[in-house]
Amino acid sequence: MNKKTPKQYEARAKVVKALAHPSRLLMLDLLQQQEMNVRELTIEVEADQSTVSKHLAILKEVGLVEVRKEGAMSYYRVACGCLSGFFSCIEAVLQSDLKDRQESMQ
Amino acid sequence: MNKKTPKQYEARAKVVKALAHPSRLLMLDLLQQQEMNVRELTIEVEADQSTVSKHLAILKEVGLVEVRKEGAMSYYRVACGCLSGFFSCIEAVLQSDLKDRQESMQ
DNA sequence: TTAAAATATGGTAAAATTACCATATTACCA
DNA sequence: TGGTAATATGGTAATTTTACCATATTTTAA
Repeated sequence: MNKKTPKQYEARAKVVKALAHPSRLLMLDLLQQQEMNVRELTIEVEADQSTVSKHLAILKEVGLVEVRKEGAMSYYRVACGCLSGFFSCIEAVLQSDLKDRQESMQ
Repeated sequence: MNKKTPKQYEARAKVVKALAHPSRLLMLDLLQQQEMNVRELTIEVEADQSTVSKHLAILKEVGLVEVRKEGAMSYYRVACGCLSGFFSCIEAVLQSDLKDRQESMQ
């Protein structure tokens, strides 16, 4: 087991931070199914266009999504194949924690 | 593909937020190998004991770690088996993003 | 060339996160 | 009982994050 440096944990944390917002999780969920442009995502997220654009910049900055320009439009897509496993883990934590809470109420 | 509610994304985000800090990532890394008490973790993290205690409370709140009391000491351990897959994904994002940046410099 | 559509970005106020200090609480031991 | 060790928690200042408005930039169409 190799010892990691603080820098490495900071790099990891930066990626995790990019994932740590409800709207960005929703966008990634949508983008996993198909690429979408900013206008389409803005409708789904129900926030200001500038807000969605900034969320996308955060995801792009850490390499979670990629862009393809088509005319005036920007089509975004997920850039890594491991996200579904990622979400499964989060979901598992939520489920087991729910179970724990139910058991502790008996 | 089931449509998810805003509440569900908020619940997910809460778990991801708990993961989104360098010190907490380090602690989870350590706790994956063996359970540790607060004093031991405090030494590793190199922060105030109260700071570490609060980090642990955040991880516990969302069900990522569990505690076992032994006298005056609290031994913490990881509460889900999927974390290594989680970290592999983060690591993959970091690696591919690094590669992208290198390629774009050519 | 103007106008409109699509996206990105600067600015800013509000909210959330973070770290440390001080201190409370609990357990153990002399 | 008094003292110490281990942990948790309240308070607070500093930092970070967030959302929206206003506006800049780019592209397409009239």
